[in-house]
Amino acid sequence: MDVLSGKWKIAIISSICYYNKRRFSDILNDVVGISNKMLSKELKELEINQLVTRTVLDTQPVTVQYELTEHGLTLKTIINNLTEWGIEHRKRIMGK
Amino acid sequence: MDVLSGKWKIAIISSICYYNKRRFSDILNDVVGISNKMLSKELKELEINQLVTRTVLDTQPVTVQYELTEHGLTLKTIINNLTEWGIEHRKRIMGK
DNA sequence: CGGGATCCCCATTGATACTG
DNA sequence: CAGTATCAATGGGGATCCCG
Repeated sequence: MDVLSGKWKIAIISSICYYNKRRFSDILNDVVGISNKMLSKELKELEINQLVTRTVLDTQPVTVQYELTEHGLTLKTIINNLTEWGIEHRKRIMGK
Repeated sequence: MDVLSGKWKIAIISSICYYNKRRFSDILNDVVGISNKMLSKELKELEINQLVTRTVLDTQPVTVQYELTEHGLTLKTIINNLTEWGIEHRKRIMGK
């Protein structure tokens, strides 16, 4: 669970996963409420855990692209399962 | 993820799951490092989320038994998946 | 644009003691 | 035994400013 710790990791992974490749500021928009500091920090951790790769594009101004590694992609199934379970759980708990 | 939040939920569920039924103080021993306050709090949350049931046994002194609900058992698969992934991940990250 | 550095708050947790 | 009550510490995360 350590790997997924922090409030945003799953949302960040989901964002990158959905778009395949994603720029820093795009993720910043996808993940509502996150600050750039947090995004930076969480991405760094994901990179250390070899779940995402960071690519600096030589544009003006600088652009940085993130994408999931193969290893990161293996998390997709797990996250999907968690998501499904969460949806079912919500139905059960919230009533309707 | 909210349902699994807190440092101990997964360990607690695992403990109850492994023994099927489990008393408060037994869980306290299983989950190394947890305090009774935390255990009490986490169990309460799990109960609210209908993942465990609490049964007070009429013994002297009082004994309280916890067990997973059917709904709680559906988490077992997920947790197992997470565990497997974690093991694989550790191999990959730590080297050997 | 992408992120590092700082400051600060408050929620989570730990330690300890107490109760039915 | 199975909690509850109280206090104190810690660190995750928000806000803001700065830099290449």
